Order: sequence, then structure tokens, then C-alpha cells
Amino acid sequence: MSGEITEGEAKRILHVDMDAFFASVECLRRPELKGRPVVVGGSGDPTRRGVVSTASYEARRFGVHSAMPLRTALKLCPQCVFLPVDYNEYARVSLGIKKMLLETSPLMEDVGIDEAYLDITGVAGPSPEIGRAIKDRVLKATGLTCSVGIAPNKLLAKIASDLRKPDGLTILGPEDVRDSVWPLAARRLPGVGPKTEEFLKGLGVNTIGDLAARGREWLREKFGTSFGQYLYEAAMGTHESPIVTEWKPKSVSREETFERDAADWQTVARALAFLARDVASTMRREGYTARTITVKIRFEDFRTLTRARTLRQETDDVDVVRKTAFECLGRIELDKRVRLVGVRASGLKAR
DNA sequence: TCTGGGGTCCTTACTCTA
DNA sequence: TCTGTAGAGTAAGGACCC
Repeated sequence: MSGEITEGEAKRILHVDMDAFFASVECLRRPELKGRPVVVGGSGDPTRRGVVSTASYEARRFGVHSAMPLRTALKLCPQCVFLPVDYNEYARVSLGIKKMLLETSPLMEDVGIDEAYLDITGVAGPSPEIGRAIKDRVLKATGLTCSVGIAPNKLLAKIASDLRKPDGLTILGPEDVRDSVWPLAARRLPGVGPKTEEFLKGLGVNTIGDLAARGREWLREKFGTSFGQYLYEAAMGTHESPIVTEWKPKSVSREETFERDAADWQTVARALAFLARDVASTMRREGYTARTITVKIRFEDFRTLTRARTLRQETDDVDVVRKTAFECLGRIELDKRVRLVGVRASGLKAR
């Protein structure tokens, strides 16, 4: 035995999830909002189109949750305070938190604006102490609370941080999977969305434990080798995926939902030209060129079409992006009112 | 009167070429 | 030369995530 892996060296992954992040940052700026039901989303006007990005825990008591239309949230909770999304401010606060996390371990994976994974295998001290220290530092520096999960892999760490919210700290080991993870709804597994959940229910699978009980072969048969294998490992709590410390964008896109569905080509064309310019200028600013331009159209009935064109040479030229986008648009018959227009550039290369 | 925006990844179908 | 097919690249759609 080489003894390369010895006891005490088991991998330890920590997942940090900021509590109701956007709403909490707004409450920092306006302390009079603290304790009130706050909803952050869209333009902040709940009579206009838009969805909830974050609801404070007080607002959640009224049944308001993220991804819900603002108009529905207003009906459920007329006394809620509605605020527009101020992405720059949240990004600023997020950056400070990420910098702090990096001081605990340089092996950090950034997951969106309010989450991160840290590999704390090499960090001295017991897991509960490390978890508490991180929570304390975040609170002292920002006034914000977060929920932390620690486990042998990313998947279990994420489930752990989700178990006690807000302001929770949960540590899960392989021996806890049976009692703490298997009773949870299958939907709690990352990668299981509403469609998969419904399909599973139709097969009599409701909990993560049900999933584990069906076994690997059954899952591969129902979901294909790749996703089936993933579901099995996820249900067993053994799914391993690496901490990705560097991220490069694969596409840049902009889209716009009209306040009122557009019936005329001119409105759609104007929006398309604007979005194409925005995409191209973002690419220039970030130093990327793209080979494929895709146009997305969503009709009033929510039917969504995309048309794409791959260029011979990569580009970041506004005129080329716009011209290509219009060529794609020309392949779509606008026989219904248009709800949304989008432009995406993919096949990115650093300039 | 519903259902944002910015992404990633996967599957499937099609076309072209070797 | 004909035919079948494998593989790459492209296109389209869908599920999912924050």
C-alpha cells in the first residue's frame, strides 16, 4: 500500500450561499426596510412585466418566491416593498465576499453572484470551526448572513447548505446520506427541474431515497447513460465534480421582452439592431470575437424559435453582427405578435 | 392577465466529406 | 464506381441554474 490517501485527508468541500442576497443588500442600504417584506425584481414596478429575482424571508411568508411574475407577487403581497434590480451594487458586494473567501482557500469556484464552493481539504481545523469562521467574517465585513454546507463533494455540500436556511451551518458525511438526504424530495437534487420531477413522479419516484432504491441500471434505462448515471451517483451522495477555479464565457447574449407584444416588424427590427449593437460592444469591451450569431424570437403564445448563422471568420464588428442577425431574422415568419427578441454570439475566442 | 435575463449543457437532426 | 457509414461541424430546441 502506498498510503497516498490516508484517513484525515478526506476531501472537504464548503458551499456558501448568501441568504436572500439581493433583498438583503437592499436592506443594508435602506435599514428602514429591515424586517419588512421586500421583493427585488425587474424594473421594480410590479404592474409591469418582470419576475421576482429575490424575495426577503418576510415576503416568502406570503408565498412570494423567485421566478414568480411581479404581478402575481403584488397580488399575494400588496404591502411588499418592490425594488428594481441593481446588479452593479450586488456585484460590488459579491466581489468583496469572494475576496474574503479566497483568503481561507485559493481553491474557490465562483457560482454566480451569491454562491461559491471552496476546497478546504488543506485548511487546518475541524469543519464546524471553519464554517463558523467564514460565517462570522462575512457577517462582520458586510452585515449579511449566509448558509454554509460542508461535505466530501460539491453536490453534498450544496444540499447541506440548503438544509438549514437562513444563517445555517450543516455538515454532512457519507454516513448522513441515508437519514438526511434520502428523505428529501428528488427535486432538491441539482439538475432535477420541474420537468424531470414530474416525469419521476409519474414513475412513482418522489424522494432522493426512491431514486437510490431504483438502482443504477433502472435510472440509466429511463434517463440515458449520462443523466441516469448522474442521478444515481447524486442520490447516493457520491457524485464527484472538480472545483473549477477559472471560467471563460462561451457566449454573450442580450434579449428584451417588450412591455407590450409587438405586432409590427419595425419594432422587432429596432430592438434587434439595438441588441446586436449591445452584444458586439460587450464582446469588444471584454476582448472576444465570435463565429456564430443566433437570433431568438418568442411569440405571444410563448412558442420560441432560434435561427443561427456561423461565419467564415470570427467577428466583433457591430455591422457584421447586425447584418447576420437580420439575415437570421429573415428566416423567421413573423405571423404572430412578438413577445421577446434576443441576439447571441457564441464560439467565442479571446482577441 | 401569467411566465426576465444571462448563461451552460445535452440531445437530436441534418449536411458535408472522406 | 457505387453504396453505406463514420465523424465533424452546424443548427435547433429544451432543461436547467442563479
